[in-house]
Amino acid sequence: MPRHLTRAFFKRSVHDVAPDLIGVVLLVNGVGGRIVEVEAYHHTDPAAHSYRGQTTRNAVMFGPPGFVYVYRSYGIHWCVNFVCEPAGSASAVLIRAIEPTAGLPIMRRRRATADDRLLCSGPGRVCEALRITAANNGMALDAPPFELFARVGAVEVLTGPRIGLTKAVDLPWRYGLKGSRYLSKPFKPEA
DNA sequence: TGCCCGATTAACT
DNA sequence: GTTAATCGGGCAA
Repeated sequence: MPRHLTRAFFKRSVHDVAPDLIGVVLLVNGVGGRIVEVEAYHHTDPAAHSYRGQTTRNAVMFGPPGFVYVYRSYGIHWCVNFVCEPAGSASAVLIRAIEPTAGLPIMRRRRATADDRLLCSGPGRVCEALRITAANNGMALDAPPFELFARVGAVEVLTGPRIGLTKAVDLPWRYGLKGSRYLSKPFKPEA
């Protein structure tokens, strides 16, 4: 039986947690699936929201690990992060894509598409399909409506540069499940 | 107060 | 490949 992850899972470096999240199942009110793509952000990273210090928006990033940081992207979409490391390190993992496995009819309705590859393949799509909004900002990951299940078996994790950035574009802090059909974009083949 | 711009997406050509 | 949609944060004045 898969076991629940607790917030202690996140009490490590964001660079250790991020690849370990690939294959973990995320459910919100029972709806979701396997995480297949994430990106790491750290307070020393110019592309991170926490880079220039604590503000109202990013306050959750400066709190304890194992909590949810949600922000508005381009004034339109929501994006969800899991806070890592000891409190105050202001690092987090952005959830970029999920392989839908639970509550597919609900997600198809929320996303207004019947194409399962388009349900959760992108950070804004994940939040729309799982109905994650600002209302979830600051919530604990090991309490309802959130549920995390440890991955079962081994996974092959790919790395590459992050998507959509204008700063620190070359840092290889994007992680994905090898061979997944549900990535937001393909990873560059290994050289 | 005003201005610029973004960890995106979908609908164009 | 290109671009509009849409708005709060961050910074200059």
